[in-house]
Parts: sequence; C-alpha cells; structure tokens
Amino acid sequence: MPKIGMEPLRRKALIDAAVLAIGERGSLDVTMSEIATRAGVSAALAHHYFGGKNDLLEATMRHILRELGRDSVAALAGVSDPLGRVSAVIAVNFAHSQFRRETIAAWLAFYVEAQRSAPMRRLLRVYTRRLHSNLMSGLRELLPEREAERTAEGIAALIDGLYIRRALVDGAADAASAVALVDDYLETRLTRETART
Amino acid sequence: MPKIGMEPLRRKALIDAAVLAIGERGSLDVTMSEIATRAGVSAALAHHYFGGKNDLLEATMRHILRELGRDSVAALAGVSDPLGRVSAVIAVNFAHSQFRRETIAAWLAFYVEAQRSAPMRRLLRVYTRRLHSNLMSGLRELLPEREAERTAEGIAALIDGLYIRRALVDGAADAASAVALVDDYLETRLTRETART
DNA sequence: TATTATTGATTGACCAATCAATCAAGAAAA
DNA sequence: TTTTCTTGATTGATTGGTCAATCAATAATA
Repeated sequence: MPKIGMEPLRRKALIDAAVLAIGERGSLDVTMSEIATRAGVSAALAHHYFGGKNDLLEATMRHILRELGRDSVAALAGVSDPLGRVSAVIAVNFAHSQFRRETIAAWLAFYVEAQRSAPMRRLLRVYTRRLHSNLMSGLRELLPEREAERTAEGIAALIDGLYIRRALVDGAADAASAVALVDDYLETRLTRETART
Repeated sequence: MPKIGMEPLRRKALIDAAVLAIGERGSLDVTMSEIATRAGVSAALAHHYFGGKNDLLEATMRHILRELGRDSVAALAGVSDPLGRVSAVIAVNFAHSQFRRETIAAWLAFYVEAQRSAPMRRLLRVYTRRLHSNLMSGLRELLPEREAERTAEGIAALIDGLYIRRALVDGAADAASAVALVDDYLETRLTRETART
C-alpha cells in the first residue's frame, strides 16, 4: 500500500477532516478518532503525522486563516481605485464561504483558544493585522493618515461584530445588509472629511 | 451542618464557583468536581441541586446575563436626556466589570454554545434585544425611526466587535478608546442627519 | 535475477487518566 | 421519626497518547 510521499496527502486529508468535525461539533471538542476515521485512517496515524491533538488543531486553524488570506488577495487583485479596494475587503469578509458552519465554528473556537494559547493569539493577530493592512491600502488615499487609521479600526470592528451577529443571532446570515451597513459607515466617514475642508 | 434552606445558598455558591472555574479555564470545559470543590461541597451535591452539568452551566450563563442587565438599568436610571442615555448604554458595555477574565470567557463560551444549543441561542437573543431596546430608548428622540434602527444596529455591532478586539487582540483592554470610537460613530450619524434637513 | 536489508506507512491493542452520573447510607434538623 | 442535606464510593464510558508489530515498496547486494 505505501506508495510515495503519503505524508502531504494524509496531512491534507486529516486537516480537512478536522475542519468538518469542528464544524459539526461547533467547537474544538472533537476526538482524534473522529477526525482520523473521517480521514479514512487510524487515530494512531494522526498522532504519527501531527504529534498531538493540539498540533493538529493548530494546523487546522492555520489552514483556515490561509484560505481567508487567499480570498483576500484574489478580491484585491486588479482593483486599483481606492474606494473599490476598501469595498472589496469588506465584501470578502462577508462572502459566502465565511458563513459556512465550519468556518463559523472555527472562528468562535479560535477566539476561545486565543484567551489562553499564545500561538493562537499570535495567529489572531495575523488576521487582525492583515485586515487592517488591506483596509489601509485603499483608505490611505482617501483620508489623512490619522483619520484613515481610525476608520480602518471602525470598519474592522464593525465587520467582526456584524459577523457574529449575522452568524449567530439573526436567522439566515444576511450578508447583504451587513455589507450595506459597513459601506454606509465608510461613506459617512468620507463625506464628513471632505465636508470639513 | 445542614441548617435551614440550604438550597439558595448552595445554588449561589455553585454558580459563583462555576463562574470562577470558567474564567480560569477560559471555556465551559470545566468539571463538576472542580466547581463543587470550589464551592466547598461534593460533586454529588451539585448534581442534586442542578440535575446535570448542562443545567448548572445554563444557570451560570443566565446569572451573568442578569448581572449585565442590572448594570444597564442602573446606568440608565436618572438619565433623561436622549443623548446621555445612548452614551450611558455604550459606556456600560465597556465597563470594567465586562473585562474581567471570567466575563470574557463566559461571553466567548456563550457564543460557542449558541451555535448548537437552542436555549443558549434564546439567551443570546435576550441580550441582543435588550441592547437594541436600550439604545432605541435614546435614539428614538434623536433620529427618525428608520435611521434610529439602523444606527442602533451599527452601534450594537460596533460594541460587540470592539469588545472582542479589546479583550483578545489588543493588549490591556483599552475601554476608553473603544467608547470614543462608538461615540464618534453616534455623533457622525446625528450630524449627518441634521445636516440633511 | 534472486535475495536480502532498509525504510516509510499503518494499525490494533492497550493504558492511565478523567469525568459525569448514580446510589446507598450517614448526619443533622424538625 | 421523618425530612432535609450531604457525601464517599463506584461505575461505565471516553479520551489522548504509546508501542510493538505488520505490510509494502524500494534500494542494495550477491
């Protein structure tokens, strides 16, 4: 059976299985057996490739973040006008893929882990910085530095808050209205600034 | 040892102990023994009074929500001018008590549970509605209905988003700057509206 | 080519630890 | 005595992790 280079295949299968399991349980409270069985291998093999449960879960989180990163660069590619860039960033964070059960579960579990796990907190900071940077790439050309920073902070918070509310409280995730609200916020900040001159 | 009416005392002690344990673990992943020991009783007694682990945790969440409710009415009491009411609501949600380790842990665990537990989701909706209602109590007199609703939604999302960011990402929870940002949002919405007439 | 290491891949069986829940029985109060 | 209160002991189930052993393919050797 052992062909060549099983490792990358198995790692991917295990991470995919972990994402599925997390999405189903709604938290990181999943067993190695469940993940391994889902990936079609034994629990022992999961340990063999990842060392321990924590390492597997950490790799899984990293994988999810990487996906969001890919989506972000894709959304920004080719959009050169500043306002379009900001809108693109907002849209990506409310994209369909972000409202899958697994993604929501992973994000919430992510927050929980970040409280006590330094590596997870580092990962969370990566997301934060990237979002900020992406927003600033457009805002910098629309507002003075100080004002741009503040607007980026507001938009980022608005995104996080609306995401949780749409994902948990409101029924069907109404991404459109969320995007509209954030866009409205952006527009207001812009008009206020130009009116000030 | 058994005096009269031990039940309310034990319930309170157990809930308090649960809050502490949750705050320490950072999640609902706490054992009945740990909670019971902390409360100075046996694990069996915790089962006797609450039935099961789930019931105890649910009661604990309800208790935390009730605390925030009390703080809110206290903050609103006596404040009659509309703008002051809105500001008061904003301030309460960033009050010192909300940034205690236990409170943060409870809220995040709350979100996680709300994904799969209908009772928890109901509790979350209680919080949402109350916040909305409290905000509207001031906004209604400052803006036309539609605009007030929208502003309340924005403020609420901003509060939730900033709360998580201040609690998890940024270092020391900088409540002051968060309040300033939300207040700024409110002010902008108001001036925009009056300028429109 | 045939034979013999060598290595990566994989697993079943097992272990020690942990936990929620139950229960029978003891201690104290009414 | 009856009721309320309380616990220690126990159980049944689960879990993360370890380990020795197997299997398949490849490389080396004769």
